Amino acid sequence: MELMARPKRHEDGAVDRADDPSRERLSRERVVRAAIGLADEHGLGAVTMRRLGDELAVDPMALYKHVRNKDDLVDGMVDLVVAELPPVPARVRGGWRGRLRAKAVAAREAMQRHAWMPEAVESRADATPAMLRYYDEVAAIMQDGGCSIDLVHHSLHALGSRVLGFTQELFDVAGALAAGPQVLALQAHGMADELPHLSEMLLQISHDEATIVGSGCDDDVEFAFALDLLLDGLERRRKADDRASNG
Amino acid sequence: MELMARPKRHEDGAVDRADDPSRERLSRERVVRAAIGLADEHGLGAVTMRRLGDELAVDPMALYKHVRNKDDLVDGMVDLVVAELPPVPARVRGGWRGRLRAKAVAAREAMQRHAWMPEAVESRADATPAMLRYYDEVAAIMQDGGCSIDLVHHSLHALGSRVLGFTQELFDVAGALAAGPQVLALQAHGMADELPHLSEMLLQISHDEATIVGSGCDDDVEFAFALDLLLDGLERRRKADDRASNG
DNA sequence: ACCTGAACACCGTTCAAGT
DNA sequence: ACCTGAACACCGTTCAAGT
Repeated sequence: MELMARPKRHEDGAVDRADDPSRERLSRERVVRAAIGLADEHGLGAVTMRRLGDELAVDPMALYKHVRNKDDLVDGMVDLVVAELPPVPARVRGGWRGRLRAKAVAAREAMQRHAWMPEAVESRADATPAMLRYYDEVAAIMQDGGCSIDLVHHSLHALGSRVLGFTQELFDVAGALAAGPQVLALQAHGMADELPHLSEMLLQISHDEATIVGSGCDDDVEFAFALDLLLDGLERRRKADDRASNG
Repeated sequence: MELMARPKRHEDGAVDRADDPSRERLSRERVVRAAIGLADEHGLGAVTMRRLGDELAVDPMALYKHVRNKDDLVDGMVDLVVAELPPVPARVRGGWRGRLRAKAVAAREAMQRHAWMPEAVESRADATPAMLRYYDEVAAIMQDGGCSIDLVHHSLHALGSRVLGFTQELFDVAGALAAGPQVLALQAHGMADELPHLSEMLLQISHDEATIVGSGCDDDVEFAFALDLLLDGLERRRKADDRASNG
Protein backbone atom coordinates (compact mmCIF):
# COMPACT_ATOMS: atom_id res chain seq x y z
CA MET A 1 0.00 0.00 0.00
CA GLU A 2 2.64 2.48 -1.11
CA LEU A 3 0.68 5.51 -2.22
CA MET A 4 3.61 7.85 -2.63
CA ALA A 5 6.62 7.79 -4.88
CA ARG A 6 9.74 7.69 -2.76
CA PRO A 7 12.50 10.09 -3.67
CA LYS A 8 15.09 8.48 -5.87
CA ARG A 9 18.45 7.85 -4.29
CA HIS A 10 21.77 6.73 -5.68
CA GLU A 11 22.78 3.19 -4.81
CA ASP A 12 25.38 4.52 -2.43
CA GLY A 13 22.60 6.31 -0.60
CA ALA A 14 23.42 9.85 -1.63
CA VAL A 15 20.33 11.92 -2.41
CA ASP A 16 19.80 13.58 -5.74
CA ARG A 17 19.10 17.22 -5.11
CA ALA A 18 20.45 20.07 -7.13
CA ASP A 19 22.24 17.63 -9.45
CA ASP A 20 19.24 16.03 -11.04
CA PRO A 21 16.86 18.51 -12.63
CA SER A 22 14.63 15.69 -13.91
CA ARG A 23 13.82 14.71 -10.32
CA GLU A 24 10.05 14.65 -9.92
CA ARG A 25 8.78 18.15 -9.22
CA LEU A 26 6.80 18.76 -6.08
CA SER A 27 3.11 19.47 -6.43
CA ARG A 28 0.22 19.83 -4.03
CA GLU A 29 -1.07 16.40 -4.99
CA ARG A 30 2.33 14.76 -4.53
CA VAL A 31 2.69 16.39 -1.11
CA VAL A 32 -0.82 15.34 -0.08
CA ARG A 33 -0.36 11.78 -1.34
CA ALA A 34 2.90 11.47 0.56
CA ALA A 35 1.10 12.65 3.71
CA ILE A 36 -1.63 10.05 3.15
CA GLY A 37 0.98 7.34 2.76
CA LEU A 38 2.67 8.47 5.96
CA ALA A 39 -0.64 8.41 7.83
CA ASP A 40 -1.60 5.01 6.42
CA GLU A 41 1.69 3.56 7.57
CA HIS A 42 2.39 5.34 10.84
CA GLY A 43 -0.78 7.13 11.89
CA LEU A 44 -1.89 10.74 11.68
CA GLY A 45 0.51 11.66 14.46
CA ALA A 46 3.43 10.83 12.18
CA VAL A 47 2.30 13.42 9.65
CA THR A 48 4.64 16.26 10.41
CA MET A 49 5.86 18.98 8.12
CA ARG A 50 9.42 18.04 9.01
CA ARG A 51 8.96 14.32 8.55
CA LEU A 52 7.01 14.84 5.35
CA GLY A 53 9.89 16.93 4.08
CA ASP A 54 12.28 14.08 4.89
CA GLU A 55 10.01 11.62 3.11
CA LEU A 56 10.06 13.73 -0.04
CA ALA A 57 13.77 14.55 0.31
CA VAL A 58 12.93 18.22 0.43
CA ASP A 59 13.39 21.10 2.81
CA PRO A 60 10.33 21.21 5.11
CA MET A 61 9.83 24.84 4.18
CA ALA A 62 9.46 23.90 0.54
CA LEU A 63 6.13 22.24 1.42
CA TYR A 64 4.67 25.63 2.28
CA LYS A 65 4.70 26.50 -1.40
CA HIS A 66 2.14 23.79 -2.11
CA VAL A 67 0.21 23.87 1.13
CA ARG A 68 -0.83 26.94 3.13
CA ASN A 69 -0.15 25.35 6.50
CA LYS A 70 -0.66 22.06 8.29
CA ASP A 71 -4.42 22.51 8.54
CA ASP A 72 -4.52 22.95 4.80
CA LEU A 73 -2.47 19.78 4.40
CA VAL A 74 -4.91 17.71 6.48
CA ASP A 75 -7.82 19.29 4.59
CA GLY A 76 -6.13 18.12 1.42
CA MET A 77 -5.71 14.58 2.75
CA VAL A 78 -9.38 14.31 3.73
CA ASP A 79 -10.53 15.87 0.48
CA LEU A 80 -8.48 13.52 -1.68
CA VAL A 81 -9.66 10.38 0.10
CA VAL A 82 -13.31 11.42 -0.12
CA ALA A 83 -12.93 12.54 -3.73
CA GLU A 84 -11.62 9.10 -4.67
CA LEU A 85 -14.42 7.12 -3.05
CA PRO A 86 -15.94 4.85 -5.69
CA PRO A 87 -19.21 6.09 -7.26
CA VAL A 88 -22.26 4.10 -6.25
CA PRO A 89 -22.90 1.37 -8.88
CA ALA A 90 -25.53 2.41 -11.39
CA ARG A 91 -27.89 -0.46 -10.69
CA VAL A 92 -28.42 -1.41 -7.06
CA ARG A 93 -31.48 -3.20 -5.68
CA GLY A 94 -33.51 -1.86 -2.82
CA GLY A 95 -34.45 1.64 -3.93
CA TRP A 96 -32.93 4.68 -2.27
CA ARG A 97 -32.21 2.69 0.89
CA GLY A 98 -30.24 0.12 -1.05
CA ARG A 99 -28.33 2.75 -2.97
CA LEU A 100 -27.43 4.66 0.17
CA ARG A 101 -26.48 1.45 1.92
CA ALA A 102 -24.18 0.45 -0.95
CA LYS A 103 -22.57 3.89 -0.85
CA ALA A 104 -21.90 3.69 2.89
CA VAL A 105 -20.52 0.17 2.67
CA ALA A 106 -18.20 1.12 -0.18
CA ALA A 107 -17.00 4.16 1.74
CA ARG A 108 -16.40 1.99 4.78
CA GLU A 109 -13.96 -0.18 2.86
CA ALA A 110 -11.93 2.87 1.92
CA MET A 111 -11.98 4.13 5.49
CA GLN A 112 -10.52 0.88 6.68
CA ARG A 113 -7.56 1.44 4.38
CA HIS A 114 -7.20 4.94 5.90
CA ALA A 115 -7.80 4.33 9.58
CA TRP A 116 -6.74 7.89 10.43
CA MET A 117 -9.70 9.42 8.57
CA PRO A 118 -12.20 9.61 11.45
CA GLU A 119 -9.65 11.43 13.60
CA ALA A 120 -8.71 13.73 10.74
CA VAL A 121 -12.31 14.51 9.85
CA GLU A 122 -13.23 15.02 13.49
CA SER A 123 -10.50 17.62 13.82
CA ARG A 124 -11.83 19.73 10.91
CA ALA A 125 -14.28 22.55 11.50
CA ASP A 126 -15.55 22.73 7.94
CA ALA A 127 -16.40 20.21 5.28
CA THR A 128 -14.06 20.04 2.30
CA PRO A 129 -15.41 20.47 -1.25
CA ALA A 130 -15.29 16.70 -1.89
CA MET A 131 -17.27 16.08 1.31
CA LEU A 132 -19.88 18.58 0.19
CA ARG A 133 -20.13 16.88 -3.19
CA TYR A 134 -20.45 13.52 -1.43
CA TYR A 135 -23.29 14.79 0.73
CA ASP A 136 -24.94 16.30 -2.31
CA GLU A 137 -24.94 12.83 -3.85
CA VAL A 138 -26.50 11.45 -0.69
CA ALA A 139 -29.19 14.13 -0.79
CA ALA A 140 -29.80 13.37 -4.47
CA ILE A 141 -30.32 9.67 -3.77
CA MET A 142 -32.83 10.45 -1.03
CA GLN A 143 -34.73 13.07 -3.00
CA ASP A 144 -34.92 10.78 -6.02
CA GLY A 145 -36.27 8.14 -3.66
CA GLY A 146 -39.16 10.37 -2.67
CA CYS A 147 -37.89 11.83 0.61
CA SER A 148 -39.01 15.35 1.37
CA ILE A 149 -36.33 17.98 1.66
CA ASP A 150 -37.12 18.22 5.34
CA LEU A 151 -36.58 14.50 5.81
CA VAL A 152 -33.33 14.67 3.84
CA HIS A 153 -32.16 17.39 6.16
CA HIS A 154 -32.97 15.46 9.34
CA SER A 155 -31.41 12.36 7.81
CA LEU A 156 -28.09 14.03 7.12
CA HIS A 157 -27.94 15.00 10.77
CA ALA A 158 -29.06 11.58 11.97
CA LEU A 159 -26.74 9.57 9.75
CA GLY A 160 -23.86 11.91 10.43
CA SER A 161 -20.58 10.38 9.40
CA ARG A 162 -22.05 6.88 9.20
CA VAL A 163 -22.84 7.43 5.54
CA LEU A 164 -19.15 8.08 4.98
CA GLY A 165 -18.33 4.68 6.44
CA PHE A 166 -17.33 5.63 9.97
CA THR A 167 -18.29 3.40 12.85
CA GLN A 168 -18.44 6.46 15.05
CA GLU A 169 -18.05 4.46 18.19
CA LEU A 170 -17.32 6.05 21.50
CA PHE A 171 -14.69 3.47 22.25
CA ASP A 172 -14.13 0.01 20.99
CA VAL A 173 -16.59 -1.57 23.39
CA ALA A 174 -15.79 -5.03 22.23
CA GLY A 175 -12.23 -4.83 21.04
CA ALA A 176 -11.14 -3.36 24.33
CA LEU A 177 -13.15 -5.59 26.57
CA ALA A 178 -14.56 -8.69 24.94
CA ALA A 179 -11.21 -10.35 24.42
CA GLY A 180 -11.19 -13.27 26.83
CA PRO A 181 -8.20 -12.22 28.92
CA GLN A 182 -9.65 -8.77 29.37
CA VAL A 183 -12.85 -10.14 30.86
CA LEU A 184 -10.76 -12.11 33.30
CA ALA A 185 -8.68 -9.04 34.02
CA LEU A 186 -11.86 -7.14 34.73
CA GLN A 187 -12.96 -9.77 37.20
CA ALA A 188 -9.52 -9.97 38.76
CA HIS A 189 -9.64 -6.25 39.43
CA GLY A 190 -13.03 -6.59 41.05
CA MET A 191 -14.63 -4.48 38.35
CA ALA A 192 -17.06 -7.25 37.46
CA ASP A 193 -18.98 -6.60 40.68
CA GLU A 194 -19.26 -2.95 39.77
CA LEU A 195 -20.22 -3.69 36.17
CA PRO A 196 -22.56 -6.67 36.40
CA HIS A 197 -24.48 -6.00 33.20
CA LEU A 198 -21.49 -5.28 31.01
CA SER A 199 -19.65 -8.27 32.42
CA GLU A 200 -22.54 -10.59 31.71
CA MET A 201 -22.84 -9.23 28.20
CA LEU A 202 -19.15 -9.52 27.44
CA LEU A 203 -19.02 -13.00 28.88
CA GLN A 204 -21.87 -14.11 26.64
CA ILE A 205 -20.29 -12.51 23.58
CA SER A 206 -16.95 -14.18 24.11
CA HIS A 207 -18.72 -17.49 24.75
CA ASP A 208 -20.80 -17.24 21.58
CA GLU A 209 -17.89 -16.09 19.46
CA ALA A 210 -15.43 -18.61 20.81
CA THR A 211 -17.25 -21.43 19.07
CA ILE A 212 -17.15 -19.64 15.71
CA VAL A 213 -14.17 -17.40 15.27
CA GLY A 214 -11.76 -15.66 17.63
CA SER A 215 -13.30 -13.24 20.06
CA GLY A 216 -14.57 -9.70 20.03
CA CYS A 217 -17.34 -8.18 17.96
CA ASP A 218 -17.72 -8.27 14.22
CA ASP A 219 -17.37 -4.62 13.24
CA ASP A 220 -18.99 -5.22 9.88
CA VAL A 221 -22.07 -6.72 11.51
CA GLU A 222 -22.36 -3.85 13.98
CA PHE A 223 -21.89 -1.24 11.27
CA ALA A 224 -24.62 -2.82 9.15
CA PHE A 225 -26.92 -3.17 12.16
CA ALA A 226 -26.76 0.53 13.01
CA LEU A 227 -26.95 1.59 9.37
CA ASP A 228 -30.02 -0.55 8.69
CA LEU A 229 -31.65 0.59 11.91
CA LEU A 230 -31.36 4.18 10.73
CA LEU A 231 -32.29 3.50 7.11
CA ASP A 232 -35.33 1.43 8.12
CA GLY A 233 -36.46 4.15 10.48
CA LEU A 234 -36.03 6.81 7.81
CA GLU A 235 -37.99 4.78 5.25
CA ARG A 236 -40.80 4.46 7.79
CA ARG A 237 -40.85 8.24 8.24
CA ARG A 238 -40.87 8.73 4.47
CA LYS A 239 -43.90 6.45 4.13
CA ALA A 240 -45.64 8.26 6.98
CA ASP A 241 -44.99 11.62 5.29
CA ASP A 242 -46.35 10.13 2.07
CA ARG A 243 -49.57 9.05 3.72
CA ALA A 244 -49.97 12.41 5.42
CA SER A 245 -49.71 14.37 2.17
CA ASN A 246 -51.35 11.91 -0.27
CA GLY A 247 -53.98 10.28 1.90
CA MET B 1 -17.96 28.88 35.23
CA GLU B 2 -14.82 28.91 37.33
CA LEU B 3 -14.26 25.28 38.22
CA MET B 4 -10.81 25.66 39.72
CA ALA B 5 -9.56 27.54 42.73
CA ARG B 6 -7.01 30.07 41.59
CA PRO B 7 -3.77 30.25 43.49
CA LYS B 8 -3.82 32.90 46.21
CA ARG B 9 -1.67 35.91 45.61
CA HIS B 10 -0.70 38.85 47.79
CA GLU B 11 -2.37 42.13 46.92
CA ASP B 12 0.90 43.37 45.52
CA GLY B 13 0.85 40.43 43.12
CA ALA B 14 3.68 38.43 44.62
CA VAL B 15 2.96 34.70 44.65
CA ASP B 16 2.92 32.69 47.84
CA ARG B 17 5.21 29.73 47.39
CA ALA B 18 7.57 28.43 50.00
CA ASP B 19 6.36 31.10 52.44
CA ASP B 20 2.84 29.91 52.97
CA PRO B 21 2.57 26.28 54.07
CA SER B 22 -1.25 26.56 54.34
CA ARG B 23 -1.44 27.18 50.57
CA GLU B 24 -3.83 24.63 49.18
CA ARG B 25 -1.98 21.38 48.52
CA LEU B 26 -1.98 19.94 45.06
CA SER B 27 -4.00 16.80 44.48
CA ARG B 28 -4.98 14.79 41.44
CA GLU B 29 -8.51 16.14 41.63
CA ARG B 30 -7.35 19.74 41.93
CA VAL B 31 -5.05 19.26 38.93
CA VAL B 32 -7.79 17.62 36.87
CA ARG B 33 -10.38 20.26 37.78
CA ALA B 34 -7.98 23.01 36.82
CA ALA B 35 -7.45 21.29 33.46
CA ILE B 36 -11.23 21.08 32.96
CA GLY B 37 -11.56 24.77 33.74
CA LEU B 38 -8.82 25.55 31.24
CA ALA B 39 -10.49 23.45 28.55
CA ASP B 40 -13.93 24.97 29.26
CA GLU B 41 -12.53 28.44 28.86
CA HIS B 42 -9.92 28.10 26.13
CA GLY B 43 -10.44 24.71 24.50
CA LEU B 44 -8.62 21.42 24.79
CA GLY B 45 -5.66 22.80 22.89
CA ALA B 46 -4.96 25.18 25.76
CA VAL B 47 -4.53 22.29 28.18
CA THR B 48 -0.77 22.08 28.40
CA MET B 49 1.36 20.81 31.24
CA ARG B 50 3.22 24.11 31.23
CA ARG B 51 0.13 26.30 31.11
CA LEU B 52 -1.61 24.16 33.71
CA GLY B 53 1.41 24.62 35.96
CA ASP B 54 1.15 28.38 35.52
CA GLU B 55 -2.55 28.27 36.31
CA LEU B 56 -1.86 26.47 39.57
CA ALA B 57 1.23 28.59 40.33
CA VAL B 58 3.34 25.46 40.42
CA ASP B 59 6.34 24.06 38.59
CA PRO B 60 5.02 22.11 35.58
CA MET B 61 7.02 19.11 36.75
CA ALA B 62 5.12 19.08 40.03
CA LEU B 63 2.03 17.95 38.09
CA TYR B 64 3.73 14.68 37.27
CA LYS B 65 3.40 13.66 40.89
CA HIS B 66 -0.39 13.62 40.58
CA VAL B 67 -0.72 12.59 36.97
CA ARG B 68 1.31 9.96 35.13
CA ASN B 69 1.53 11.95 31.90
CA LYS B 70 -0.66 14.06 29.68
CA ASP B 71 -2.72 11.10 28.49
CA ASP B 72 -3.47 10.29 32.10
CA LEU B 73 -4.51 13.90 32.66
CA VAL B 74 -7.01 13.82 29.78
CA ASP B 75 -8.27 10.44 30.99
CA GLY B 76 -8.87 12.08 34.34
CA MET B 77 -10.75 14.98 32.78
CA VAL B 78 -13.05 12.66 30.83
CA ASP B 79 -13.57 10.39 33.79
CA LEU B 80 -14.49 13.22 36.15
CA VAL B 81 -17.03 14.76 33.76
CA VAL B 82 -18.70 11.41 33.11
CA ALA B 83 -18.64 10.48 36.80
CA GLU B 84 -20.50 13.68 37.66
CA LEU B 85 -23.28 13.23 35.13
CA PRO B 86 -26.60 13.40 36.97
CA PRO B 87 -28.24 10.04 37.73
CA VAL B 88 -31.37 9.34 35.72
CA PRO B 89 -34.41 10.44 37.75
CA ALA B 90 -36.04 7.55 39.57
CA ARG B 91 -39.44 7.93 37.93
CA VAL B 92 -39.50 8.64 34.23
CA ARG B 93 -42.39 7.87 31.90
CA GLY B 94 -41.96 5.84 28.75
CA GLY B 95 -40.38 2.63 29.96
CA TRP B 96 -36.77 1.81 29.12
CA ARG B 97 -36.89 4.04 26.07
CA GLY B 98 -37.98 7.01 28.15
CA ARG B 99 -35.36 6.33 30.80
CA LEU B 100 -32.58 6.02 28.25
CA ARG B 101 -33.79 9.12 26.46
CA ALA B 102 -33.77 11.11 29.71
CA LYS B 103 -30.27 9.90 30.43
CA ALA B 104 -28.97 10.95 27.03
CA VAL B 105 -30.64 14.34 27.20
CA ALA B 106 -29.24 15.01 30.67
CA ALA B 107 -25.77 13.99 29.49
CA ARG B 108 -26.13 16.27 26.51
CA GLU B 109 -26.61 19.28 28.75
CA ALA B 110 -23.38 18.52 30.55
CA MET B 111 -21.54 18.04 27.26
CA GLN B 112 -22.60 21.47 26.12
CA ARG B 113 -20.90 22.92 29.17
CA HIS B 114 -17.77 20.95 28.24
CA ALA B 115 -17.60 21.37 24.50
CA TRP B 116 -14.13 19.75 24.39
CA MET B 117 -15.47 16.37 25.55
CA PRO B 118 -16.18 14.81 22.13
CA GLU B 119 -12.66 15.60 20.97
CA ALA B 120 -11.16 14.35 24.22
CA VAL B 121 -13.18 11.15 24.21
CA GLU B 122 -12.43 10.56 20.53
CA SER B 123 -8.73 10.72 21.24
CA ARG B 124 -8.88 8.00 23.94
CA ALA B 125 -8.27 4.37 23.04
CA ASP B 126 -9.92 2.92 26.12
CA ALA B 127 -12.99 3.74 28.15
CA THR B 128 -12.40 5.20 31.59
CA PRO B 129 -13.90 3.52 34.68
CA ALA B 130 -16.69 6.11 34.89
CA MET B 131 -17.54 5.52 31.24
CA LEU B 132 -17.74 1.79 31.89
CA ARG B 133 -20.05 2.40 34.85
CA TYR B 134 -22.16 4.70 32.69
CA TYR B 135 -22.51 2.05 30.01
CA ASP B 136 -23.32 -0.53 32.65
CA GLU B 137 -26.22 1.69 33.72
CA VAL B 138 -27.36 1.88 30.11
CA ALA B 139 -27.20 -1.90 29.81
CA ALA B 140 -29.13 -2.23 33.07
CA ILE B 141 -31.93 0.03 31.84
CA MET B 142 -32.25 -1.96 28.63
CA GLN B 143 -32.14 -5.36 30.31
CA ASP B 144 -34.71 -4.28 32.89
CA GLY B 145 -36.85 -3.15 29.96
CA GLY B 146 -36.85 -6.60 28.48
CA CYS B 147 -34.11 -6.34 25.87
CA SER B 148 -32.12 -9.49 25.25
CA ILE B 149 -28.43 -9.37 25.99
CA ASP B 150 -27.79 -9.67 22.29
CA LEU B 151 -29.97 -6.65 21.55
CA VAL B 152 -28.29 -4.69 24.34
CA HIS B 153 -24.96 -5.45 22.73
CA HIS B 154 -26.00 -4.33 19.25
CA SER B 155 -27.62 -1.26 20.77
CA LEU B 156 -24.47 -0.12 22.52
CA HIS B 157 -22.70 -0.25 19.18
CA ALA B 158 -25.54 1.45 17.33
CA LEU B 159 -26.06 4.24 19.85
CA GLY B 160 -22.34 4.77 20.24
CA SER B 161 -21.61 8.04 21.95
CA ARG B 162 -25.11 9.38 21.32
CA VAL B 163 -26.22 8.00 24.66
CA LEU B 164 -23.50 10.13 26.25
CA GLY B 165 -25.02 13.22 24.71
CA PHE B 166 -22.74 13.70 21.72
CA THR B 167 -24.19 14.90 18.47
CA GLN B 168 -21.51 12.94 16.67
CA GLU B 169 -21.83 14.96 13.53
CA LEU B 170 -19.35 14.77 10.74
CA PHE B 171 -19.31 18.52 10.42
CA ASP B 172 -21.74 21.16 11.35
CA VAL B 173 -23.81 20.77 8.20
CA ALA B 174 -26.08 23.58 9.14
CA GLY B 175 -23.95 25.85 11.25
CA ALA B 176 -21.33 25.97 8.57
CA LEU B 177 -23.63 26.33 5.62
CA ALA B 178 -27.20 27.24 6.45
CA ALA B 179 -26.37 30.72 7.64
CA GLY B 180 -27.80 33.03 5.02
CA PRO B 181 -24.59 34.75 3.93
CA GLN B 182 -22.89 31.39 3.51
CA VAL B 183 -25.52 30.20 1.08
CA LEU B 184 -24.99 33.33 -0.93
CA ALA B 185 -21.25 32.84 -0.71
CA LEU B 186 -21.71 29.33 -2.01
CA GLN B 187 -23.67 30.62 -4.99
CA ALA B 188 -21.21 33.41 -5.58
CA HIS B 189 -18.40 30.89 -5.83
CA GLY B 190 -20.37 28.83 -8.29
CA MET B 191 -20.61 25.90 -5.89
CA ALA B 192 -24.41 25.96 -6.03
CA ASP B 193 -24.30 24.51 -9.54
CA GLU B 194 -22.11 21.69 -8.31
CA LEU B 195 -24.24 21.09 -5.22
CA PRO B 196 -27.82 21.51 -6.43
CA HIS B 197 -29.45 19.31 -3.80
CA LEU B 198 -27.58 20.70 -0.81
CA SER B 199 -28.15 24.24 -2.02
CA GLU B 200 -31.88 23.68 -2.39
CA MET B 201 -32.03 22.11 1.06
CA LEU B 202 -30.07 24.88 2.73
CA LEU B 203 -32.10 27.53 0.97
CA GLN B 204 -35.32 26.00 2.24
CA ILE B 205 -33.97 25.66 5.77
CA SER B 206 -32.86 29.26 5.97
CA HIS B 207 -36.20 30.35 4.49
CA ASP B 208 -38.22 28.31 7.00
CA GLU B 209 -36.09 29.33 9.95
CA ALA B 210 -35.95 32.98 9.03
CA THR B 211 -39.63 33.36 9.90
CA ILE B 212 -39.18 31.78 13.34
CA VAL B 213 -35.75 32.34 14.83
CA GLY B 214 -32.35 33.23 13.41
CA SER B 215 -30.91 30.77 10.96
CA GLY B 216 -29.19 27.42 11.06
CA CYS B 217 -30.48 24.14 12.47
CA ASP B 218 -31.78 23.52 15.94
CA ASP B 219 -29.20 21.13 17.38
CA ASP B 220 -31.57 19.98 20.11
CA VAL B 221 -34.20 19.02 17.55
CA GLU B 222 -31.68 17.12 15.42
CA PHE B 223 -30.23 15.33 18.46
CA ALA B 224 -33.70 14.24 19.56
CA PHE B 225 -34.64 13.17 16.03
CA ALA B 226 -31.66 10.84 15.69
CA LEU B 227 -32.00 9.55 19.25
CA ASP B 228 -35.69 8.75 18.83
CA LEU B 229 -35.06 7.18 15.43
CA LEU B 230 -32.63 4.78 17.06
CA LEU B 231 -34.70 4.16 20.19
CA ASP B 232 -37.87 3.54 18.17
CA GLY B 233 -36.03 1.12 15.92
CA LEU B 234 -34.57 -0.72 18.91
CA GLU B 235 -37.96 -1.00 20.59
CA ARG B 236 -39.34 -2.51 17.38
CA ARG B 237 -36.55 -5.10 17.36
CA ARG B 238 -37.23 -5.88 21.00
CA LYS B 239 -40.90 -6.53 20.27
CA ALA B 240 -39.97 -8.67 17.28
CA ASP B 241 -37.59 -10.72 19.46
CA ASP B 242 -40.39 -11.05 22.00
CA ARG B 243 -42.83 -12.41 19.44
CA ALA B 244 -40.21 -14.80 18.10
CA SER B 245 -39.52 -16.36 21.49
CA ASN B 246 -42.98 -16.13 23.11
CA GLY B 247 -45.24 -16.63 20.11
C1' DA C 1 12.82 38.12 -6.95
C1' DC C 2 13.38 33.85 -5.01
C1' DC C 3 14.69 30.29 -1.92
C1' DT C 4 16.66 28.47 2.25
C1' DG C 5 17.69 27.49 6.67
C1' DA C 6 18.47 29.65 11.11
C1' DA C 7 15.64 31.00 14.71
C1' DC C 8 11.44 31.64 17.53
C1' DA C 9 8.03 30.18 20.51
C1' DC C 10 6.12 26.57 21.78
C1' DC C 11 5.41 21.24 23.35
C1' DG C 12 5.92 16.65 26.69
C1' DT C 13 9.17 14.50 29.33
C1' DT C 14 13.88 12.91 31.05
C1' DC C 15 17.37 13.19 34.12
C1' DA C 16 21.06 14.95 36.58
C1' DA C 17 22.32 18.08 39.88
C1' DG C 18 21.26 20.19 44.04
C1' DT C 19 19.09 20.10 48.62
C1' DA D 1 15.30 10.55 49.71
C1' DC D 2 13.19 14.20 47.54
C1' DC D 3 12.38 18.02 44.56
C1' DT D 4 13.51 21.18 40.89
C1' DG D 5 14.67 23.10 36.84
C1' DA D 6 17.91 22.69 33.02
C1' DA D 7 18.01 20.17 28.99
C1' DC D 8 16.49 17.07 25.23
C1' DA D 9 14.03 16.02 21.29
C1' DC D 10 10.54 17.32 19.12
C1' DC D 11 6.71 20.67 16.82
C1' DG D 12 4.68 24.59 13.21
C1' DT D 13 5.98 28.69 11.32
C1' DT D 14 8.37 33.35 10.76
C1' DC D 15 11.68 35.99 8.79
C1' DA D 16 16.00 37.66 7.65
C1' DA D 17 19.93 36.75 5.23
C1' DG D 18 21.93 35.01 1.24
C1' DT D 19 21.70 34.02 -3.68
